[in-house]
Amino acid sequence: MTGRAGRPAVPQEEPQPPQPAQPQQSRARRRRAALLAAAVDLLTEGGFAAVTHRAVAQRAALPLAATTYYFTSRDQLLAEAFGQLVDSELATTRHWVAAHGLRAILEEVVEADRMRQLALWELYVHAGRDPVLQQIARRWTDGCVAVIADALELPAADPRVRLLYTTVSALWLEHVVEQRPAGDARALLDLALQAVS
Amino acid sequence: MTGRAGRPAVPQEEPQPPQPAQPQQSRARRRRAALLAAAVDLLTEGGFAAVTHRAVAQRAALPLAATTYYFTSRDQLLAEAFGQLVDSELATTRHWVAAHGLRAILEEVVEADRMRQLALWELYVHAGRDPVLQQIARRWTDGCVAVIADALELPAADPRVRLLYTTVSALWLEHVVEQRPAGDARALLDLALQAVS
DNA sequence: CCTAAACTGGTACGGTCGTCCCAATTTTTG
DNA sequence: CAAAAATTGGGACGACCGTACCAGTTTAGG
Repeated sequence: MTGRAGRPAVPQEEPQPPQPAQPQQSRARRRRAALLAAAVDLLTEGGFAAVTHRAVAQRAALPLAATTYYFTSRDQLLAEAFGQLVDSELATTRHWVAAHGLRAILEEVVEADRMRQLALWELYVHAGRDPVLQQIARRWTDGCVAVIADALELPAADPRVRLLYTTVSALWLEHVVEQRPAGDARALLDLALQAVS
Repeated sequence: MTGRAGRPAVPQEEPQPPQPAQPQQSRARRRRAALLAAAVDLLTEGGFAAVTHRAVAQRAALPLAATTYYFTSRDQLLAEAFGQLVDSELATTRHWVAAHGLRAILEEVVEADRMRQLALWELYVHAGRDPVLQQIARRWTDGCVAVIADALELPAADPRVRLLYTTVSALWLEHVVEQRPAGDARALLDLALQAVS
């Protein structure tokens, strides 16, 4: 890994032109969305180290300064990309479970894009050092728990739901990181399901 | 033709000093260990982004070039630091479980240095992108499973051992990252223990 | 239409980074 | 002891980084 960035102090306090999440002009909205999409792409490809202003701008075919115009800082860009990633992943999982049932929840993990999920977990852990990301991380956990609770027709606070979630998430992360043949994952999930009922 | 002075013979060999893991001279061994310890320190304090050649050298009170002399690259330094972190964490956990029993395994997580564990997980996820680190990540997982298997007096391959491990690791990571009041963690562990027996 | 605000994009700055280089020094070896 | 090898340490290089700057251009609103 080469070339880390300097972050010179910014003693400014004057209200610089505020960066609204939704610009007024339509092309500007499109551009902001394109930058965000590019950031998500880069995130899934190379981890959050790959999400630099220059890389994002180039990926979106926009000038470098567009990134600092639409996002006050790299941290904000990263946070929004994380949020988007979490939301889309939650939606995907919810759909999958609705279509194939809870027992197939791990199949989705196995089949889906590994790099994308790696990025997700990378940001999740990074959230332990950043309060803004931490909030999104909690949203993700809560969302996953909700999906399982719905599938089981149990309240989200039920310990059995939580137990199932811990099993699923741990197996998920382990599979994504260690890339071992997931032979016993299904058996483990069944064991947890049995313990739940 | 650029008139370079002739150095006709044997320039093709590689007389570059290989970096042995254990230098011959005693002070050199001490220095290498000091650098590694400094890397582990920095890792626990600021994540692996904080482990730079310069920071490591300064922490160990050694010149910058010492880092490139004893380690062929930053990646190698990082990998060795990760390995050391994993080994010491495994030893600590094993000790704790032997002294307080398996039901108290989560207590250690709650009480131990959060930053240290954050660094551990950070590297664990990073291992998903680096085969060298991936091997160490597997060693960690296997070590944790072994600790639980020993405590339960069951073979490591038993699905119940694996189920318990997934529960523990997921709760562990969630606590470290999200910092929520771990009210139900104990109840969950009991539920898993009950499912196991 | 006109003016202000929103937006664009090329460039520059200050900085940290990993790694290399090489003259000096220390330690081992013959 | 002398020669060879291992080690030291200071500095330099090139690459990127995040972000600021600002003269131009486009758009919105009256």
